[in-house]
Amino acid sequence: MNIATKATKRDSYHHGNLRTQLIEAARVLVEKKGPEQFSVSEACRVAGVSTAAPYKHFKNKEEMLQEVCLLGMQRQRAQMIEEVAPHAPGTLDRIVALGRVYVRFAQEEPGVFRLMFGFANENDDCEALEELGQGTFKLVQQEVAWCRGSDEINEQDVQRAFLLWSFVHGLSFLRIDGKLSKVDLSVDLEATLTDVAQRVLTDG
Amino acid sequence: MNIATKATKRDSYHHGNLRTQLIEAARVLVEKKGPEQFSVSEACRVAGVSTAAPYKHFKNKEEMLQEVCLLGMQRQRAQMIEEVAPHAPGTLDRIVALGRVYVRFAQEEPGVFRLMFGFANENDDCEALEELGQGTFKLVQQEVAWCRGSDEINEQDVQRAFLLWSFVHGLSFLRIDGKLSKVDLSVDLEATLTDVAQRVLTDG
DNA sequence: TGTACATCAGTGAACGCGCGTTCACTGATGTAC
DNA sequence: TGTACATCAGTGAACGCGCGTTCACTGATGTAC
Repeated sequence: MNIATKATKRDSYHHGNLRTQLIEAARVLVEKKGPEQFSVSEACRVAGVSTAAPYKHFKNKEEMLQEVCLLGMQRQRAQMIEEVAPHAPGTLDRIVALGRVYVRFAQEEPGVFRLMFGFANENDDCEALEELGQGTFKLVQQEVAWCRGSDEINEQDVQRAFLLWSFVHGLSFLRIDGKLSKVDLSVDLEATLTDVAQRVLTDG
Repeated sequence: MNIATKATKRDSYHHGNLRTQLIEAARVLVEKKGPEQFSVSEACRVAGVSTAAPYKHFKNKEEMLQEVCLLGMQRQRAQMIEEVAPHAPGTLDRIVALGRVYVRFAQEEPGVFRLMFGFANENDDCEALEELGQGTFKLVQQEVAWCRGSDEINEQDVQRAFLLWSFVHGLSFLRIDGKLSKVDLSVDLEATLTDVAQRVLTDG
């Protein structure tokens, strides 16, 4: 976070970067209490500002959450690109890396992760969100295509990418909902991701 | 639903089966608005009863939701057992059937499905919920063991059952969150389930 | 450099709302005799 | 069969709460001259 935070003391009547700071406060609260428990009022308290202040920067509560969502998707995307880079193109390692980022992101930011999937569907209006989501999925498809030695994505690649996505998505939710500990299952994440990638990329 | 419902007209001061009826009202509301938007007051309105009435039958809001959750898990379980039955033991068909029920249940009762996974983790107190969940997972493990020709469940079976679970779980959530339509992906559920079951049950 | 003025970010108070839960109550029901 | 009484399910009003949003305002900032 390279965001200048000075929530407590303010040196002037004007704030400077309240918008940014409110988004950050919202992010923290979404993380702490869950997306559904987030309230504008509480974000204001955190940012040290009156409850009317946000409406100078956002249309409403929904728009605040939208920003949190957007930033989350960008972070996820950036992590994926970063973590894939060191591996040679066309290797399984890259696919494993994508899965690792997905699951890790969910683990580290469960609130935002939930927001990204539970929230965006009611807000079909926001094109940016949709494009980002599609773009990330395309990333996986491309890796799958490379894995089978082609630049072109064919239908089977899409199907395989989708299997991978479903799997890491389910794994992520089971983890953050604490289902795995209840079922007394300790998962070696790296081994599991590799196992799944192999199974899915193998020809039937 | 073989529950006697007479929410609108009541023939006497006493109600008879208000408890059951409140649970049903809660279920409907959880389905309609989502688990987080459910309110006791609204359930009362649906059941045609004062807002104080539920407290003669439930400790609090949480306990009402717990019942909805419990019944949901029982329904899911019953469907699984029913749908698996026609298939010969030890066949892939039985595993596919389990997956089909899982995904279909999520599709048909997304509200309750969400409740079952988002809710139960904060309510560790309820043993019944936990046992039901574990029991259902055991069901999958058993099928996997049979598929490889044994009655005993070994560690690899657990791992495989877990892969299957993660997959259908992810698939279910992606579906009910509307991610698949956005990504322009039409999935032949039956074929996909079969494909995955084969991949997962094959030796690496 | 100094002054007048437009801009606009943040204030503080207020609004109406629905919520979960509690309270003393009331009226129906079932049982004991 | 009839009456007295305990039980208890449901009532209606009230509570305190936090919420999202609006309003007229105020004070700081930047610009024109």
